[in-house]
This record gives sequence, structure tokens and C-alpha cells, in this order.
Amino acid sequence: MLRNNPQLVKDRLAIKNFKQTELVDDIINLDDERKKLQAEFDLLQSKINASSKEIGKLMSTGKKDEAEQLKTSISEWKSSIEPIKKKAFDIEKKLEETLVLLPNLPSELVPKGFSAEDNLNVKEGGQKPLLNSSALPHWELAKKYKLIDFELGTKITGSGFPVYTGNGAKLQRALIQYFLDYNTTAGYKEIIPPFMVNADSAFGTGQLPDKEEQMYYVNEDGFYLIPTSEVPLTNIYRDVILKQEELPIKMTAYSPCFRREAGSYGKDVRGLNRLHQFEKVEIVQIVQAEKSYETLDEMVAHVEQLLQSLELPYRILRLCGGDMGFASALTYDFEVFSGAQKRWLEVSSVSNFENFQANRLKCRYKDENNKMQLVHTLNGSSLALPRILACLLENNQTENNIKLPEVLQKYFGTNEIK
RNA sequence: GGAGAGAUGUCAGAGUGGUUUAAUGAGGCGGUCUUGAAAACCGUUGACCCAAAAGGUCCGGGGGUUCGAAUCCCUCUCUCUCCGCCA
Repeated sequence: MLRNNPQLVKDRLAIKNFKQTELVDDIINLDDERKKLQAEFDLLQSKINASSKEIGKLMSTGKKDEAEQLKTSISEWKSSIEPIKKKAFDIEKKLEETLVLLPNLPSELVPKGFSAEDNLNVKEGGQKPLLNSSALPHWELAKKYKLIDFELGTKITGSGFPVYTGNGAKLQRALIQYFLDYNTTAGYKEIIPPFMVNADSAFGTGQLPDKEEQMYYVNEDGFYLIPTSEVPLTNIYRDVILKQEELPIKMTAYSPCFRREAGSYGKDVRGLNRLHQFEKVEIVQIVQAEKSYETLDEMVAHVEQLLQSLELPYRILRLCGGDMGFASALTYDFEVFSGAQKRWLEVSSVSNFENFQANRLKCRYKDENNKMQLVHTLNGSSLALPRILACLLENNQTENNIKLPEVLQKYFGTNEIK
């Protein structure tokens, strides 16, 4: 793709507002050079290999003199192969370093744009609540009903690490369990992955090198705290060759997620709006290349129905080039309406990465013709908890209690928080 | 954390400097035989670079010694056994 149609690649990158399009040319030049060197290297190496074998034969038949002669010509070849090898190695390294700087190309469906304002509103659903002017934002409600203690979290760790207490903790647990049950019913296999990953895994899903400063890093052991369970889940299939009949692979996991969120401030970080540690249930699919967009639609519908069951007002956005992630080809964001704050809050992001992650992960399958193909990977939140919790509290508040949606009764025990 | 052993193809497992071009077995695939199956027999059986052929690379990762390394040396990682510590 890069080689056949560099202009197309540049045009697509432009939709993501990627500035360094000269990298595309750099890569092609580097690759040309690499090929040339490789050919030179192979030729010389083949001579050396053949001669070395010859020496073995000569030695065993006692022709020492001839062997010695061959040795000297080999050492000549070797001294000329050495710089080629070194140069080829350097170029390969440079090529790799440059290649990983390129983000994934956006799909044709991706709208142009620079920021959240340019996202395409695909669908809205649910009823916005009619709250009176005395309605409280969720951080006040959390205090009133003793559900979350933000100050205590600040004392124990720092801001952005809330402490859920009593019914707050219980509601978290109920939501997690409901989400997991909902996902496993749809055929997703439940996983509990490690909450820290090594650099190879962070690289495999594209967090490195792009999002390095967003992750917490454990220096001593070289581990990253996961920003989402997408990372360990997808990396289960790093360096794996699958059989076609094993696809699709569907996984779901609950995990806490850790994000440094450097540079956030103001109303964005108030209450549960933006945290350093939060709970999330994730879904991941690994599918055949041809089926990934079909799968994306299926996953969007899956999340949509989950939101409907929670009786929350929501909207689905197709992200514009400027707002998309580094690794994604097409992303749908789900937002729910926070009644008291009167703003939309993102609660899920469902993406098709096509083969971008698969290429880094080296996750492939053999198709019906026994040819190697890269898989396509997809993931989505189903769902992130804090903002769901915020909306449930705000939208369902009354004078003296908070009503809970029907579906949670089984998990929470009652249908209201007092 | 201490001591020891180990890492080879899909799996098991040989190989300690030169026809190893990785033996052998199992599994998989194809075939013969069979009404069908099993058994038996025959064949086949990885990845990467390269448009392809030729060729090259790959025996946990990286480096070194050598004309030649799965094999020798250094280093890192991981696994197993025993001991210690610990939820």
C-alpha cells in the first residue's frame, strides 16, 4: 500500500491531520536501499557458505593446502560483507523506527475535522431527563448518599483516585457484574488479565510509542499499568498463528484502568468526569479481514442495546480524523447525557483497527487457500463505569432517593438508593 | 532472594565444531486398500526477506570466538526442581 500508492497514503493521513507526510517518502527510500543491500549481502553470504562447506570436505580428505587457500579468500569476502551487514542493520533499524511513527490510515467513512466539534452525530436515543433547577451534580449526590469519598482518595493516593464506599462500592460491583453477564451472553469469553504489561505488549496494541506519557510506568521492572484491558486482551494473541475456523475470537474483561491524564484541568476533571484510576469492562474481537466492518457494526449495536437497557439518553458519534486514536481506522464514540451537568460524557469507544495492531502483534491466520493473512482487531468499552455512574445518579435523582433501572435490580438488590 | 537444571519445528524428542541440508516418533494433510471406518502402507507437512526464481535468515533474545556454531564463550529473559520469604 505504502509502496504502490504513496499519494493515497498521504491523503488519508491528512484526514487524521498527520503533518509529517514526508515520512512516507523516507520510508520508501529506506526500503529501496534495504532491498539493494540485502541482495548484495545474500550473494556474498551464499559464496561464503558454499566455500565453508568445501573446506569441510577438503579437510576430511586431507587436502590441507587447498583448504588454507580457500580460507584466505573467505576472509576477504568476509571483510567486504561486514560493512554491508552493518549498513543494512542500521537502515533496517531506521526503517522500523520511522514506520512505527505512522498512525493507522482512517477508513473512507471517517469525516474530516480537527476536534470533537467535527465528529459526526450518527444517532441519538433515550429520553433526556426533566430535572428541576435544584438538581444536584453527581459529586454532590455521591456525598449526600455517602457513595464516593473523593477527599479520602486524595489523602490515600492523590486526586483522581476516588474511594467508593457502602452502596457506592456495591453499585460499582453490580454494574461490573451486569456488564460482564451481558457480554458473555453475547458470546464473549470472560478473561481476567494482568493489570500490568511489558513494553512488547504496550507496543503491540499501539500505546507505544504514541501514548507513552499517558501510562504509569513501574521503573524497577519495566512494566506499564494498563490504560485499558484492551492491551493485555489483544496481546494474548501476539505472535500467534490462528486457524481460520478459530475466528472470530470474542473476549471480555473487567479491569481497573490507569491513566496519567497529564494536562487535564477544570470542569473536565470534576467528580467522576476524568480519573486516574477507573473501572471498565471491555470487549475485544479478533476477526477475518473481510468481516471486520460487519463486526464493528455488531459491536456498536451491542453497546447501544446495553445503554438502552440502562435507560440512559445517549448518542453515537463517528469520530473525525482529528479526534481519532493513533491505531484506529474507524471509531464510534458513545456519550450519555449528564442531566445535572447538562453535558455529554463519553462512556464507550468502539474501534476497528483493521490490521494495524495485528501487524505489530504478528497475529495472523491461514485462509482457505492456506495463505497467511493478518487478522483484524476491534475493541470497545462495554462499558466504562464512572460516567455511567455519574449519569445514573444525576438523571434518576428525586428529592429523597435515586431510582435505579430495572436491569440492575437483580444485581444491586433494590431499585433505589436512599 | 539462594542453589541447581533447562529452553530445538504443531507436539514429544535426538543432536556438544564440518554431507545436520535439524534425525526419529506422534499429530495434521493427501493417497492406496475398504461399502464406510479403523489398521497397514506410500507421500507430504514451519516462519521471515525477495514480484518470483535463485539465494539468504531463523534451534529462547542479544553479543562474541571460528573458514565453518543448535553445538564453544559472554550476557539477558523465561521455565522447572529444591530451599528461604510471603497473600
